[in-house]
Amino acid sequence: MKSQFGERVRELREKQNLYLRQVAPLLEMDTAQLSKIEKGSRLIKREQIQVLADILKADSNELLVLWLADQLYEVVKDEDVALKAMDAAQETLKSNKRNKRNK
Amino acid sequence: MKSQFGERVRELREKQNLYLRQVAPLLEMDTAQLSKIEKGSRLIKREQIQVLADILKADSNELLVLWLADQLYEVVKDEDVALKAMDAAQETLKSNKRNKRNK
DNA sequence: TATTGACTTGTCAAATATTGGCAAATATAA
DNA sequence: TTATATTTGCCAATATTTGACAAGTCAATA
Repeated sequence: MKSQFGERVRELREKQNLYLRQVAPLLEMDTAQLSKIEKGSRLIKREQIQVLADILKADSNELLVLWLADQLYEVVKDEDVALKAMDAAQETLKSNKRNKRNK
Repeated sequence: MKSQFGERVRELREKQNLYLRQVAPLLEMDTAQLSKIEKGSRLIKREQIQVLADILKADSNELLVLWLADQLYEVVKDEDVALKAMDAAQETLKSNKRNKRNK
């Protein structure tokens, strides 16, 4: 339920002195939805991250990383083997990257 | 679509000389479903992993790790920042574990 | 203490996604 | 061809997520 993405967005929004009511319409949602996003009970859409980053004058890659990390965490959070699973996935990513690099 | 879990299951099933038709009913599914699971186009349910491990005389934790890793991979596979996101999630996991250990 | 503004929460129907089951297609061997 | 194993496509049933709205809390202040 708690989300690093949401916490960071709130931080950035407050730094810009913006209200939910001001930001939400720019994302074509109501304040209730944006509030839930900041609280971590809803996911923002991937394409909206860039829009939000622009509004908050923030780095969209930073937000994207947090948004993805929240979802990764969600998959394994209750698992004893969470770290092992992460290692395995990381291995796969790395080896796929190697293959991609060599076309 | 390709899945480490599925590939490993197939490997184990063949090592035990079992047909889909023999294994599927033990998991209360039809062969088509199990085939899809091995091919990575469907997810097995978490509780079924233990059952499957018993049938295949395999380590259920090994299978669980692969099953989770597939899902983690799915989240970030098309992302440039995949590895960064994994690192961030890993950090969260580790720090939560620290907090849990100290209650 | 009444009002206002910002945010939060609950609910629920609509939109999406996932699953289960069947039938037909494919593959391989005899 | 026939038989057996596996794969694929489809679709209805089920489950999950989303969007929208109303009502709620909370804090500041008139």
